[in-house]
Amino acid sequence: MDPHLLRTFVAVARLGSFSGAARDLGYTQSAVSQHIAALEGDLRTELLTRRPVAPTAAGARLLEHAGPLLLRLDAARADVARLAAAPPGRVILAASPLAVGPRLLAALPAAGVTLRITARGDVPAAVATGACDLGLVDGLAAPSDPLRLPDVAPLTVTGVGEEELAVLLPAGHPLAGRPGLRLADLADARWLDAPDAGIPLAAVRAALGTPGCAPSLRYDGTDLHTLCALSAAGHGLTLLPRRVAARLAPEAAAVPVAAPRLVHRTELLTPGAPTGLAATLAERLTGGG
Amino acid sequence: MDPHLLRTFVAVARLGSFSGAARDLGYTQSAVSQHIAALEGDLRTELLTRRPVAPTAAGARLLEHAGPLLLRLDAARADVARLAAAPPGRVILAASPLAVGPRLLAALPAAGVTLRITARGDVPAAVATGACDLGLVDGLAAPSDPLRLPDVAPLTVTGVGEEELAVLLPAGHPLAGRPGLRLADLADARWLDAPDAGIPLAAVRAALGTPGCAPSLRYDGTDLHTLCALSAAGHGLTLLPRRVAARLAPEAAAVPVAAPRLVHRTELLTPGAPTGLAATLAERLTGGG
DNA sequence: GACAGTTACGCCCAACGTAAGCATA
DNA sequence: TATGCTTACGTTGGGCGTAACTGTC
Repeated sequence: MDPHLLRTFVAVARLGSFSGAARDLGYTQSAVSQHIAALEGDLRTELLTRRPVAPTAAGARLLEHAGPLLLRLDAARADVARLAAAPPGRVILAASPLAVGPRLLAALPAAGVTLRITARGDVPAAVATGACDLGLVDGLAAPSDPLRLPDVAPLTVTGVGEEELAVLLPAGHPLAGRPGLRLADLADARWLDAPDAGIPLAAVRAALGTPGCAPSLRYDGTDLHTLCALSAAGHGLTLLPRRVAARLAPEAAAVPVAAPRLVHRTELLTPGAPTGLAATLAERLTGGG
Repeated sequence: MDPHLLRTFVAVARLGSFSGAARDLGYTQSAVSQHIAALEGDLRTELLTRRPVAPTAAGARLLEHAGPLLLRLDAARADVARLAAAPPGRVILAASPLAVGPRLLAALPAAGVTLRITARGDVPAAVATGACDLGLVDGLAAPSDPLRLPDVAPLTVTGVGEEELAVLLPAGHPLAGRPGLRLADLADARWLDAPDAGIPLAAVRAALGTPGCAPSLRYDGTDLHTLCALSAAGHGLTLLPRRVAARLAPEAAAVPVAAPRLVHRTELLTPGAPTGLAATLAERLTGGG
């Protein structure tokens, strides 16, 4: 279970081709073949079908492990490298779209910060592997409860804000303008699913306790305006933090919803003890207001 | 960052000795020295001080990563092995002490099951690495909220029960027998900390929102009777699920407490799709009652 | 027959053990 | 001086590439 073999395996599985993976990794096709053979021999199990090249049941299982494993490996290397390196003069901040709020905008003017909007699921990995120096993620949680994040590395998480929710309704929606709207009333509505830009539908469903098999339009980008446009065009409802909704959509469309013990929370992710510029930015984000 | 090197590194750090680690791992002292040198060369950082042998800052950081990393590696190997192997005729069930309740005792009589009481923190690892076939863990959570477990592997978690809480008071405690006791009222009390047997004090503190720096007696075993005895002897309060408290302690000592949206929850951990005997046991645990 | 994965073979590097070196208590 | 980590060196096994082979479309 050499990580090299694992890396080759995921490349082959992803590309569906030995020779493709070889090109990708800078090996010969033969080496890739030997890697897979070594893995299969080690585990005494067929991992891939050939012709067509596709993971077997065991291979699929291994793939589920391989991703987090290789991620953690990169994270470990990045983490000690970060300790050894001098504090960078420039800080890269990864933030999921909905984590960008007034608090961040106020804290930003520190020179040498570059803000990188990132799909919500990629933020922890980006911070862990050292691609970014700080991360801001958002999500749904009970008030003062921490978010449920994948633990790719021992990151320090700090809550930096919680906010009530609002729902975006298309113009002329029967519920538009009705006060006292409750999230539970919308359980059966048709929702947009924008896991990268907005709040993942799965999280909403989990919070509501509804199974959530209703097929809905999915948007994989990270652009909030597109998300609002899709919502306004009637492709489905969208849940947003209240201030973001108010900023992005006309007043009639953004309707506050009451949700039972449910808030939009944003958290700061810092790798170990941040240093230099990253530390001051982290302080400004957690400290004031 | 070969896993072998990592394994050697944690052994050296744990034993505080190169030669000790060598004995432990079946290498020569020289090989261990070369392993550490290779790791340090690869990461371009000193990981250990020699004489005395102790991790540096960077080494300590790497150690935090190494544990979960090696665990996941074992989990991956065990997971595919489990897929390939025939369903075992014998099932080992790992359970944290407080996860053993009437529901489990009723489901158990299936022949060929061995029950292994395990420190709560070790249950997920035991299931992931294949040391056990099923796991039962308990913990504190909001009603119908899943437990926060370390994700060592893609395990299937299923809630199998939730229960109210009770607190164990020493005989003659001023609060004994007082009805309508609330957990928040006990925030400043002296608590026992038995993270392996009982409910970790850190979890109680987190739920109460109190910082929790109060030094308290800690019990590292997994025996509930010892825990109760310690509590009865006045070494500190103990939080337990209500039925367990009623079973273990005299009526006067086990006082129900009202906790705001807080229950004792137990969950079943199954690796992927359980097969054979494990599957039927899992069904009996999740299904009835 | 062409494409794609496997097998054979040879080279080279890397990992281990033996043994000598060296620093600290 | 003894203990314990490091370094030197020789051997061996494993990993990679080249090239020949084989199975499938």
